[in-house]
Amino acid sequence: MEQTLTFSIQDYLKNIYELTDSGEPATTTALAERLGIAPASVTGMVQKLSTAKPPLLKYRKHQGVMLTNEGQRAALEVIRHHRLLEAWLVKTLGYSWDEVHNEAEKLEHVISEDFEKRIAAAMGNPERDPHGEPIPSEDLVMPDDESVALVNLESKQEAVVCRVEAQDTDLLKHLEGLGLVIGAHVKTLEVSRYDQVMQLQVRGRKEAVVLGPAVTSRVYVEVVA
Amino acid sequence: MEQTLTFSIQDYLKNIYELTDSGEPATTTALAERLGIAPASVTGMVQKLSTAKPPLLKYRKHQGVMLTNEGQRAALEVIRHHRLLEAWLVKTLGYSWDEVHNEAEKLEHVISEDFEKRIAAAMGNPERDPHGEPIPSEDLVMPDDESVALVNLESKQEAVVCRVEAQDTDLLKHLEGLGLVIGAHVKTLEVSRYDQVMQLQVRGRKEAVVLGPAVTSRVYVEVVA
DNA sequence: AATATAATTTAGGTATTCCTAAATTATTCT
DNA sequence: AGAATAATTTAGGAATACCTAAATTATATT
Ligand SMILES: [Mn+2]
Ligand SMILES: [Mn+2]
Ligand SMILES: [Mn+2]
Ligand SMILES: [Mn+2]
Repeated sequence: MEQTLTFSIQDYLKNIYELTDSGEPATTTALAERLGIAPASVTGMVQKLSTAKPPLLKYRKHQGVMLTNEGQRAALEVIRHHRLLEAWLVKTLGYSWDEVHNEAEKLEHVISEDFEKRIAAAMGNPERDPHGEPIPSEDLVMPDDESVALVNLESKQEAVVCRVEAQDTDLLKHLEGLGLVIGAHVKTLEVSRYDQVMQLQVRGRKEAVVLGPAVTSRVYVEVVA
Repeated sequence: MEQTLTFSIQDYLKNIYELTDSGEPATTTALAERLGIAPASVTGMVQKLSTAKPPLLKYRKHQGVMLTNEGQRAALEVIRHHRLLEAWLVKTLGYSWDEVHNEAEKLEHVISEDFEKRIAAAMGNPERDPHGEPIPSEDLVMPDDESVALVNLESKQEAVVCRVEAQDTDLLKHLEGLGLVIGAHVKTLEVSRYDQVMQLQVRGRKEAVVLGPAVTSRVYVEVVA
């Protein structure tokens, strides 16, 4: 029999997907932190999901976990729900990009495939959510994302903001205050690798801003030729 | 401490509200049937909710349950969510009235008060859902409903359909096929109390239809002067 | 009023998902 | 390499929400 995908399991899979994006296995501790539960609880769930039929995770003691193909499909389904919902809430109910995450976090588990289809169609099958995150297609293929973090730019480079890795309200509001929204044109002025600080000019703003790595590692851009 | 309103508890309260609408307590068996669980399980939950602080139910062994004021407030909150969601799904996503119930049944438990406010405002604070059921106001007052069931009409009366008590797809599709939708004008022809059958002319239809109590007890109308 | 029937409750379990504390294993440092 | 530290797992337990089977209580029938 197939493992029932409870809300809890859906959140495990989604977070494992995001943690293993780099190719590295997700550690028990990292998962526990993201999920806000005790590491011991994660071990238990991970053991269960890796011995389910079919297994949703590949797990070796003390080595962390990766998703199986089955697990990845389930994860992408949840991520598609989440990101479509965020886009939908912004587009039709006037939510701002710092408000959508918590609402989508709950709705993602309860909407039907029919609901998913309807909102996707109503928006013309968008490929990005309000934070620029790619939305997996209906057949669960994740669109490419070639963007690089601001922190990796040289000085005197021009680029366009295309994605932010942030879900907490405070950081998102801060970014908006700086003009660092999706589509903003920016130009790096001074870049100092040693103290991890960067001066950035946002097009349409008077003053350049000084940014630390808490911001520059979370804002992704495409460099302009 | 306040009792956490789990999804399960929310469904108990909502169903108890609907069962006690008449003024009679809800029986264990009736509740069990509506919720699709065993009567023994209902007894357990009912005991818990009636001894919670504050109590959500008034319960005496073998006498059934009623909602306390606290319990009623919680029930109306869930019902408001459900009915607003149904209205919104129909209005913005093209759901038909026979498709909305199951989707709303899940969404009702996860939307925030903010979400509730936004969809209510977007629709101009509607007072009825797609089935004509009254939607509790934001301060949780249930609008009056003076309608009577078709089954209670005399012959030669004219009336307007204003509410249907139905949530299963089949019955709703059947009603739609008959033209018995919200706002339809109807006129009773022959009414036979003995075999519970009624002949009804729906305005705009060629043929009169013959209806049994499975339909006439679920379609509510306002009689036209 | 006694008995049969129906409704309800109690008793004893299961599954899920989380917890803390203690034990174990892996990694890092000297 | 051995010791200290950090990460992980195991053990034992709690809360929630169900279940079935058996016992009890209420209601209806004769
Ligand atoms: Mn979630
Ligand atoms: Mn997002
Ligand atoms: Mn429900
Ligand atoms: Mn309805």
